[in-house]
Amino acid sequence: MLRISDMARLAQVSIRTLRYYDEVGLLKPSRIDKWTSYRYYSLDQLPRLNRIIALKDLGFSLDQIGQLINSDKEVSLEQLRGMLKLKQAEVEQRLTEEQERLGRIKFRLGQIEKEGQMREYDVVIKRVEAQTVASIRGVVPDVSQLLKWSFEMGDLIKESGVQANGPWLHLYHQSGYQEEGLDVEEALFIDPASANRRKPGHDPRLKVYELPAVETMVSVTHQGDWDNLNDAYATIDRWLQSNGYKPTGPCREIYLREEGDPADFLTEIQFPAAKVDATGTS
Amino acid sequence: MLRISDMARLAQVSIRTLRYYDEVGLLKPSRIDKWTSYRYYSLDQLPRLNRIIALKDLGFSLDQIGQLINSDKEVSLEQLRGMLKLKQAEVEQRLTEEQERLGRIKFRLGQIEKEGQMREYDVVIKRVEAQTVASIRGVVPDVSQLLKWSFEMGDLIKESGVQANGPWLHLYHQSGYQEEGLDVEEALFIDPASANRRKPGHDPRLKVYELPAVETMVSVTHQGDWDNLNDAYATIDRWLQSNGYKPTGPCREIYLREEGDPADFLTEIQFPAAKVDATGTS
DNA sequence: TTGCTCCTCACGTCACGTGAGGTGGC
DNA sequence: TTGCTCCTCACGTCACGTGAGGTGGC
Repeated sequence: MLRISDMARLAQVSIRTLRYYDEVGLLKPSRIDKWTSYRYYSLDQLPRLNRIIALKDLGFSLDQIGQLINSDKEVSLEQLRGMLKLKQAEVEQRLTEEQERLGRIKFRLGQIEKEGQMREYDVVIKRVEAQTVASIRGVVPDVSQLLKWSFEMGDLIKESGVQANGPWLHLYHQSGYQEEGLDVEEALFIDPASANRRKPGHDPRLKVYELPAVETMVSVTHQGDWDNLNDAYATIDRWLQSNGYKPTGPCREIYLREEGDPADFLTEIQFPAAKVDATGTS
Repeated sequence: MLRISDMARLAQVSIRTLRYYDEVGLLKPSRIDKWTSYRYYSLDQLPRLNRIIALKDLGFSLDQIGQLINSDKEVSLEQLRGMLKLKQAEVEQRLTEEQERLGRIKFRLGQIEKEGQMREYDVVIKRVEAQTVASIRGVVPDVSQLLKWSFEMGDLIKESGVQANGPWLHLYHQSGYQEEGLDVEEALFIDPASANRRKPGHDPRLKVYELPAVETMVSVTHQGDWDNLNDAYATIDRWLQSNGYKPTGPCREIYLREEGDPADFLTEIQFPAAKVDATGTS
């Protein structure tokens, strides 16, 4: 009969751990003194404790371990095989996640090195729901005319009778920066129910449709006027590049606030994106 | 003014999360209605929330994030740099850990494939404290004489007057299996205080010294008689091999129980070991 | 007036670590 | 008799998820 401290020393676990395993039923002492409540273990229990430790080392929860070591021999072997396979997939998953995290940390460090020359943007990845928009798409010959075109199309949309549900946004349909021949879409988030309340005779270029949901949206929010909005684009481009993503759809430029003091403007830039080399397929 | 649900939708976090950030002081709503306790956020708080999310993505705790975004601009940038460096090291550490875990999972799966031909041993890694032993080291010409030699040396040790403190053990001083010329040490864990109580005239080969502590001890416990103890050695050898470890000292064979029914014998085999390619130096 | 949104507790999570306060064993 | 070992509560951990039960807003 071993006292709890002896058992703990043999297996190199804490006494508290042994008490806890007793409590959850993983390893009951072979005898508990009726009067003193002292726990006494048998040497024969050491292999079981070692098994528990080994399985915990592989990443199983105590609950799973309990299932594995309490079921009978035959079942448990096949079961163990299945759970090991699962664990393997899980660990591989975590490995790629940590890899990506590491990449993002390094990017951020790089951002600091060139500190001062550019405001620090926070790149955020998120899922975005599908949303209904009313929009007019066209080609703007020169970037200098974008603002004017934008206001005109905006007016047409407002006058069509749809009900705004969120801010205005632009969709840019070419990848990369261009000064001429911009394929751009002026759009407004609207209440889907208001689509059929459009007035007759509205501009034929006006479309109402659902912007698809995006699983992986890379987003940056820019504060202030639009003069150096391209800093934000530069950041997001470098981010995509160095973290191994590529854009998978038109970029969205959302005007969260575009009234009042330009210093308080808030513009969110969203890139639908996906991992370039999807090594982790299946 | 945004209601909590709007803020949550914009940043793609849960409402509960916003309430929690309020509670811990990370992001207080810019206004709380006196009567209804409704939380109202300003658009200007969105960048702060995005920063929180971005930093959380890098693996920081909310507590750390609080320190980063509440200190003033200058300090926080240098501080962020330091914490990013730390995080980087931490993530790299976790990466190698997960890699090792993956290796152990694969080993275990391999073990199951060859199921039946060998009992499943549980390989456990642990730290072992320094311990005082009394021992006699010698060369046994042939493995068939090991048992006899062992008893003789054991008797000499017992008669020397030292006080046993744990089980008997063997230390094998050559690496790899040998049938002839075994360099072996018969030893007994003893109470250090009893060392100077040794009787005068004890065998001059008898040494009392401290077995060093071992940081990384790879251990397997064998149940039953000693006839197929070499299965355990085979397992531990393969384990060291396929997980990239090499032995760094004499192997210890500890006789936890060697009396009564041989089927109940318990023998622990311990190999001091280290990673072969210590890529993670420093 | 009826849903809808929002509110405040409060418990649960996972595997123990860490006291507090007390009693048997040698 | 004095340390030493062991005992049983019970709180804390981290970042929320998930009800329960209730009230204001449109």
